[in-house]
Parts: sequence; structure tokens; C-alpha cells
Amino acid sequence: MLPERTVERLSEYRRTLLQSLEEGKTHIFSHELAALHHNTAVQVRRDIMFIGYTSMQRKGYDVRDLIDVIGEILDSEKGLNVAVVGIGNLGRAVTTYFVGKRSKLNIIATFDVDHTKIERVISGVKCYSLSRLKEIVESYEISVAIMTVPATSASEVTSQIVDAGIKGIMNFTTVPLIVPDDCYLEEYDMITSLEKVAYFVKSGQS
Amino acid sequence: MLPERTVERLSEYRRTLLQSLEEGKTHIFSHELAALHHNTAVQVRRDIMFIGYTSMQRKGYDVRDLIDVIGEILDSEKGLNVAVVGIGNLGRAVTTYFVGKRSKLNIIATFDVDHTKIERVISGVKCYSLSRLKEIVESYEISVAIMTVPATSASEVTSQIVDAGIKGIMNFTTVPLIVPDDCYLEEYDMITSLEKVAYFVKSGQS
DNA sequence: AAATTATTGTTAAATAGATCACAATCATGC
DNA sequence: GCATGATTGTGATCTATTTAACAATAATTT
Repeated sequence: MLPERTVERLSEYRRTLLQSLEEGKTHIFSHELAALHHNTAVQVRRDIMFIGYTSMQRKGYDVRDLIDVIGEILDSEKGLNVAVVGIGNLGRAVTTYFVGKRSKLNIIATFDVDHTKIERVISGVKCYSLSRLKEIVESYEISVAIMTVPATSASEVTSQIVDAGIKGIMNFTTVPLIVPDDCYLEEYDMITSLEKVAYFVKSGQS
Repeated sequence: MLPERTVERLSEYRRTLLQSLEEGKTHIFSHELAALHHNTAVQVRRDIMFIGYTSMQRKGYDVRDLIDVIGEILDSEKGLNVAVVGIGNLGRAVTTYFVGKRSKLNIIATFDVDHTKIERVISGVKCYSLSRLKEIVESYEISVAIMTVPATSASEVTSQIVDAGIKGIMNFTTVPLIVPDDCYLEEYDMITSLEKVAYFVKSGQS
């Protein structure tokens, strides 16, 4: 199990590397990769050490190989199936956003309680009634949920999600969710993040 | 200057506290606040210690007072003015989201290059041409920018933003931005977060 | 081919962050 | 009023993460 921050950075490195590859770069030095992030060369080397990849010494890392190795770490064999729960403004935007990106993360279904949305295709993905959550999650083997429901129903919907067998949640709502230990939770709270920016701006940050 | 994680948690506590206040709760124990987050009572007390607030011993924290003290730490006197840069699907959803919330963070303006959007009111906020960035930022004293432009123009727009005098950026794009030291940057990358969830689900997390 | 240089991989040290342990406090019951 | 019990505030400890330091390596120069 890798350190959480390392996992985040690997994801970021990969995107930079894909970009570099497109630009025809075949090798990259740790300090180059570091400069493209807010990062030091040592940190990059340490992260890459964690995943057990070793470079062509003195030539830098082979871009294509490194992308592959990061892929082996981050991606699941057949990709991971994801549902978006709550398809209001934010849910729609997020769905569109993810559907646009090529990735091993497949947005398979969306859920809502609004009858005008159910059974329609929204942002390219079919919307189902929340009451069919368990059924759909099981039949499509969905393991991750993106929570974009209103704050008022967040807790209740979370129980249903957990009950349906979801093993990871990315929570866009402002309500801190309570989930069992075997369900990974990523709080992804815009207000907190913006307030954090505000605080460090106010305090003349570091 | 408070620890970054403490700042995040204070923002979260405050929202929980406001909720508790609405429910008529006047006092709250550290373990109660902890249970509402993914957190321990000690951590809560430590965080509150950082901001120098002391409770009614044995009665818990005074909810209203604590909200005020957190406000003094997190909020700026007159609130902070914010611009959303790039008003596509995501930018619109984010704008609507923030405008909806009462807060000391005022979304004052949005920017885009699309002439069909410029000078119109979108999600309740006026959209200006990106070319007027500096002018508007200065006249409205905007200090924080939310970046929701396409990845392809992220770097270029960032230079303009920094040049216009913005002191904090919340970056929704997948491109890691390079900013000077006196500009606080919060990378808020959905793909990274979702890939992180996927990794920990795959690895049967902690 | 020896010396120089740039770069990596990794051990050790430093820093940041979370938790433990417990004295101090004070409401409550006796 | 004294003992009890619940809760806080905080020094000490522990864990996670980052950074420093440097030997090992191999391309490049001389």
C-alpha cells in the first residue's frame, strides 16, 4: 500500500508524462518532472522508487515505460466502474467531465430521484431511479460512487450506497459522510478548499 | 499560520456547528464533533487549541462562540472576492454552487473568451472578456480565482491571472500550474482524486 | 582510458501531523 | 462539602512525509 500523497502524485505524473510522450519526448529526468509539478526532484525519485521502477541511469526515465508502470499500480485490470449519484447541475458537469476523459474509470450509470431524469440519457450516461441502486450496482459491478446529491439527503443516500456494495466514494457534498472501514472515502469539498485558499491568501501564505 | 489540515478541518467543523446551531444545540463536546467527522476527540481539541478558544470546562464548547472564533480565523473582515475563470459546463456548475451558499466568499465576476457569453449574466454573475481581467480584478479587488478553463489554455491564462494580481487559485484543471511564491495554489484535480479512490478500492484500502 | 559531470537510488535526518497519557477542572450525586 | 466522573488542555510520543546528503553509476570530455 503506497502513501496517499504518493498515489496522488503518481496520477499527476502520469498525465504530465502522457503529455510529454505526445510531444515526442522519450526520456525525462526527475528534475524535469519535478519542475512541471510543485515538487522537488528528490520527491519524484522517492515516489518512483516506491513503485519499484528503475531508470536508464544517467538518461532519465523512459517515458513510455514509466507510464505503463504507473498504470499497473493505479489502474485495475479491466478498469473500474463508477456511478454518479445525484444528477443536478454539479452531477451533470462532473459526469460530462469524466466521460470526456479517456481513462480506466468508466462512468457506467447515474442515479437520481427526479422522474423527469430517470430512464433518460444525461451527459451520455443513462440515469436510473435511486431505488434500483443495488440492482444496477450489482449487475454492472460498479465499485465507486461519486456523490453529488443535495446535502439534505447525503447521509441517507450514503447508507444505500454502502448497502449496495460500493467500495469507494468521492464525496462532493458538504456533509461529512460516515462509512464503514472497508469503504474508502474521499472528501472532496469545494467549500473547504476555497476557504483554505482564502485563509492562506489572508494570512499571506507560505 | 495554522497547519493546513487544521484549516481544512476548521472549515468542516464550522459547517457542522452551524447545522447544530440550527437544531438548537448550544453546546457540543469534542467527541461529538469528532463523531460527526472522521476524526478523534483529541484531534478536535488540538485543532481548537490552535485557534486559542477555550470551552466552558465540562460543558463542552459553546457552539455560537466557536463558530465566531473560527470565523475570525478563516474569514476576512469584509469577505473575499472571487472570480471564476472559464465558464463552460464545469465553471457554470461551480459558480452556481458557490453563489448558492451564504458565505464570506463572494463570486464577483466570471471570465471567458467566448463572445456569446461575454457581457451576459451566467449563473447569476456577470461574465467579462478575459482581456479585461486585470481591469476588473483591480476595480473589484478580486483576490482569488477559480480556474475552470480547458487544459489547453490553463498555463497561459494562469500567467494572466497572476499578472492581474490574484493571490490565490483553486485549480480545477488537470494541468499543474506554476505560480510565484506569493500566490497560494490549491490543486483541485478531480481525476487525481478519483484515481486515488480507485487505487485504494483496488488495494482493499486501510 | 582517466577525469569530469549529471543523475539516480537510498540511508539518514528533519519536519509536519496525529495520538497517547494524564493532570486539571468542574458539574453532579451523595 | 466531599467524592465521583466526564471532559478539557497539553507535554510527550509516535507516525507519516519530506528533505538532505551522498555513494554509485554511466554518459561525456579530455
